[in-house]
Amino acid sequence: MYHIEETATILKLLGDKTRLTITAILNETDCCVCELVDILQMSQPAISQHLRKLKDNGLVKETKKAQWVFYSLNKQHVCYPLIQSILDHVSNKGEEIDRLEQKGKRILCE
Amino acid sequence: MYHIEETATILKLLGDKTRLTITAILNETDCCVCELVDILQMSQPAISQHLRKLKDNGLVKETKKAQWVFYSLNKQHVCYPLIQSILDHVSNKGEEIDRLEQKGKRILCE
DNA sequence: TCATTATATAATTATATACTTATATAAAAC
DNA sequence: GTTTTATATAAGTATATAATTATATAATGA
Repeated sequence: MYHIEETATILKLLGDKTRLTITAILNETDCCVCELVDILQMSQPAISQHLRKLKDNGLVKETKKAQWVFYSLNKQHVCYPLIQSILDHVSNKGEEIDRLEQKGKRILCE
Repeated sequence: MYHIEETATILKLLGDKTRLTITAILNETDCCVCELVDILQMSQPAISQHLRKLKDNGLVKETKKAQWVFYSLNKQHVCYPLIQSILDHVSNKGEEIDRLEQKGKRILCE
């Protein structure tokens, strides 16, 4: 159970098409910034700024690997159960990642 | 299952503390504008404008009774299942209405 | 070492948002 | 009939938001 204020903050964050898509993607698999730029067809700074907001609120974590920064959904976040039950309603299950893979643009480390 | 865009629209609407509270209240019981003004301690135009946004998106319905306009949550809305599973996480179950009743300010028609 | 690639961030700008104040309308109460 | 109560809405204002452009940094690769 969350307080209204806490819930509103999460909903406001996810109430943006770009951030909601990023969150849905990261719920399926980790991604680096350039993959998200490719998928969402948006400028790199725009993506980085959205990721910043998600990170500032603790919703995503970042890991640096070689020249890439990989983002992952913070499934330990107190509000992750809320996020998950929202994403359960969204029909966006890894299609973009599949498409990226088919284009041979998926970045796999190690 | 909803599209990303549709979901983002709903989350943006509920991503405001005032509208989220209104929605949580209306999920429990119908309310007129002046009750919401009393509960939320905000100006009447501010409340009316939030209700307008919810109404414009089909989330609430209004019924005129005597001098009051009663708002109710539109539980037939395609996105109501999403809304309900969000509200399931919110610890805001009619406390404000109880307080209003104790103050003798609850407006009961018929 | 120099060019390239991946990323972050600052500055700017345009637009959206939420609130206030003022006003209009309609029903109820006196 | 005039006042009061409940509500909606328009206009104005302040702030927030999301994008672009420009720039900085750090790692990779030639």
